[in-house]
Amino acid sequence: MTGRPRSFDQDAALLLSMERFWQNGYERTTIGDLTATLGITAPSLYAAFGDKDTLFASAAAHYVASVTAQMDKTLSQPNVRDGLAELFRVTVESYTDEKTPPGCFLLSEPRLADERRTLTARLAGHLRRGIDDGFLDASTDADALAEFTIAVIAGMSTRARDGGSAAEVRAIADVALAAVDAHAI
Amino acid sequence: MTGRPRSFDQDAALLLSMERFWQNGYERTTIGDLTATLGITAPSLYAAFGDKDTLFASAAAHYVASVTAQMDKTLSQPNVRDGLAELFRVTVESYTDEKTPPGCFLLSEPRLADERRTLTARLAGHLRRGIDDGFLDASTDADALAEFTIAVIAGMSTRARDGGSAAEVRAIADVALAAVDAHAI
DNA sequence: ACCCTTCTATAGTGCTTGTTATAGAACCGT
DNA sequence: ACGGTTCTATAACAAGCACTATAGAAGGGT
Repeated sequence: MTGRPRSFDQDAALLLSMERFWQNGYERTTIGDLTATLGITAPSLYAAFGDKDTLFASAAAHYVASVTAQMDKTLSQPNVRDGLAELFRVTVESYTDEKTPPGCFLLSEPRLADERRTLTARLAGHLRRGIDDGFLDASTDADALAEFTIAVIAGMSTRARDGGSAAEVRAIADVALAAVDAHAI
Repeated sequence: MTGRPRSFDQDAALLLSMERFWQNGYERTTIGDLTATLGITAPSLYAAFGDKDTLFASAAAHYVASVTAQMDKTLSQPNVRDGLAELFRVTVESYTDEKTPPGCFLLSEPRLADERRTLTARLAGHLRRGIDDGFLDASTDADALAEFTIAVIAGMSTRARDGGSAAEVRAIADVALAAVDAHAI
């Protein structure tokens, strides 16, 4: 009833697939590319993950969940302004971390527009809380500031993917954080 | 010596090709896609433009030249701060113009990293002039502000490509412009 | 009217793509 | 040890890709 055991670690394979999609995007990542990096054959991949679209969706969902949890954790400190500063800090670090592909999978992959929208709404929620708690000016437009923040971070991702250094990406974040501070109390 | 005349307008064909690459990116734009939208056959396309990479380069060069000229024109007014305000204004308009594909070809196509770098350096030059002319604070880091501006505009492009409305894209620009104003005199 | 040149249309090239049929291998429960 | 189940490997599939050889059509120069 149990059958022959899988010859590879499915979770590790999902992580490796995610990195390939992250690095090269959906179109340029081929099944042959994936089977080569996973060290398995096509039928094994299809049996474990379904077709290319399904595997991409699984990999993207994993990335999105991770990045969402990271944002929630970073912004859950009392002072949202300090949270934003830390968000920019960890973003710079992760986008230029040599152990992972540069930039952000979620913000660079055209197919993930819906997930970007969801993340922006979630960030707006954090900012609204910051306004309610008195850490941001009451006149602050939480939605606009969230859109701005995601836009800047998307631009930071582009710069990192273009080969920008950590210092260059950080320079962007610093200007953006100064803009955020205009709304801080 | 002159031979059979070309049956189509080469300049118009280049513009149409540019729109396809702009809309769908390099990989998703196929030769069949191009011949269909141009209403010509593959040999005609190859005779006129060379292979896919060469055609893409020509289309991209045309876009880059146009956007660079637009930026130069917008920023050549005396007060660079006013120029930046207008740059953001025309950017919002063009990114959400229904007559063209959404967002920016130059800032959304992964292959155009070098051209992005060139544009950023050119913007930094304008900002340096603005500092020298006394319209921006002398302590302003022109390179950092240029990187920031391009990053924000890249984020605006992403939002426009994701289906964002003109109002949403403008909201991003407004926050960014407030950040720029922190350096204005 | 003819030749020369350059374009166009048909058709097909070889390659890569995502996906799968088939057969054999490896494990569990009995 | 054996049957049942689930995996793996080989091999191949059809479709799509970028690209082109060949032959004919359309113009200009003389």
